[in-house]
Amino acid sequence: MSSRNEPAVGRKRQAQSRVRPDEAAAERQSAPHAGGRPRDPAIEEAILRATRKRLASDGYSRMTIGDVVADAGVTRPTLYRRWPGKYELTVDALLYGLREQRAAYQPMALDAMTPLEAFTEAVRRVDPRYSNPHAMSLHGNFMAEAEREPDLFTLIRDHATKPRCDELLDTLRHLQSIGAVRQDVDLDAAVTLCLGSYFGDYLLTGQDTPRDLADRTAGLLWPTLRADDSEQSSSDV
Amino acid sequence: MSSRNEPAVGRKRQAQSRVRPDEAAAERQSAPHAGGRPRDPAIEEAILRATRKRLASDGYSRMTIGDVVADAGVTRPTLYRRWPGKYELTVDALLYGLREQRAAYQPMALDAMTPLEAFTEAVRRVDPRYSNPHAMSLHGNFMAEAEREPDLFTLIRDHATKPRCDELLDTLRHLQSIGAVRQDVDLDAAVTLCLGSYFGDYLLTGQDTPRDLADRTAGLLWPTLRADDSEQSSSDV
DNA sequence: TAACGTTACAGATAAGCATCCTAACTAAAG
DNA sequence: CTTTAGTTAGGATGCTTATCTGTAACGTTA
Repeated sequence: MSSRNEPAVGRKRQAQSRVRPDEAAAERQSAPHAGGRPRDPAIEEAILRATRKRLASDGYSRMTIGDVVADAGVTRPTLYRRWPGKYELTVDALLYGLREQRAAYQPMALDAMTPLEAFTEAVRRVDPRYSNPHAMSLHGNFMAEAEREPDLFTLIRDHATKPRCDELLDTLRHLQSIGAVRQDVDLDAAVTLCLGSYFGDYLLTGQDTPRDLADRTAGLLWPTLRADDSEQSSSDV
Repeated sequence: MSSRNEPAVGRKRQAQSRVRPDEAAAERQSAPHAGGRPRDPAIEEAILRATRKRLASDGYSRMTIGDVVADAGVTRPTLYRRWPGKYELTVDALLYGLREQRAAYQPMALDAMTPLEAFTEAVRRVDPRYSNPHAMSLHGNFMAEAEREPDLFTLIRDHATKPRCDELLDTLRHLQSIGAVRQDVDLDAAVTLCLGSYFGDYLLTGQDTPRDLADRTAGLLWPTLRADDSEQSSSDV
């Protein structure tokens, strides 16, 4: 016994008159709407936003449906009409936020930068807090619940962490292709280090990401990464 | 309203006939014991061990006193006789575990290694899971609760994270002193990267620490760190 | 005399569900 | 072009069940 009031994890009454989580997204887009009062799309949005907010501030296990509906300005039945429980709501709220971030994505202007500038900027974009100031709390939550809710961990990894890292990896591969980065470098490990730097710094300082963290990280790795045909002053670039 | 049943955070009835958290450690060592049946020290230990186990498996917010006493094989009043609440119990349990780890500490034999070997071994020891396989869950929990319980975050940082990093930093300084590592390197950033590598890897793979992670991390940083008077294959320094 | 186990209890909080009522929209009948 | 029936959304409210917390009382033991 250690389950507060949360059922083992969704998977219970699956279907009823309710929307199954798998269909939720599709259903939200194009409802056939056979008749009756239509759902208010603003309510969906308000609930998802409130969920995200509570997720970041309270964490998954402390977040309660009551708080969410209160923040969203709706009532409990309204939420349960759309989602069967906390788990499914959380998944949708995360996907919603990640969709938003992808929509706001600005590609890098690789050609206008020096290789080191491009690398540094790519490192900067790996910062989990680059687009979400509460990212450390969120990651902490899902690290903490990784054993209990592995799907949530996987979701964050595949939809948030991995894509950011892939962009860095692509940048490095591009720099390889133009001869600015060595061919025989462990790029995966480099990406892991760049991502980890934000967590290392957070754990040691507990503060917001320092302005110069990406520069220092890139500066430390660049001597190893860069092709050695060009300039070498002393330590860094 | 978002507090489950947990009072704002300790600080409530502070003293009574109970032991205040500050005095708990001292009192546990040397109880004056005016008369009456003496406390069983084995119970203290059982409770602290059970707390640590629950902390790792359930996380701070899901851990309940009921589970702890059940695991420890004692009863609820027995726990409340010693600690006023969950927060104080958690602090003592963490300090207890960290004391244990320090006691089991084995210093590195720096002289018997090459500089790179020493660096790699020091990196290996920065792994949070080096001595505690549940470390990632623990760190996740306290990252998640960093805003709600900043003291717990600080405690972990000062008693677990920082000491491990300091050992790495000392190793690097030693290597500097013998001329194996450059003088003009951003050692703090290097340490941050080494620590972070374990989190980066965990977030990207979600598995146990790979055997070769320390080697890869050290391998990536070593060209930047090592003094350039000796061999330089191609890209170093 | 105080620790410990056993048992029981009160207060708090949460999850889900059930009603009842009103609002909004569709479709068919007039 | 109304009017009306049918259907669903949403608010308000209360209830049941399930935990967890912290205490209290009582008997036993060191």
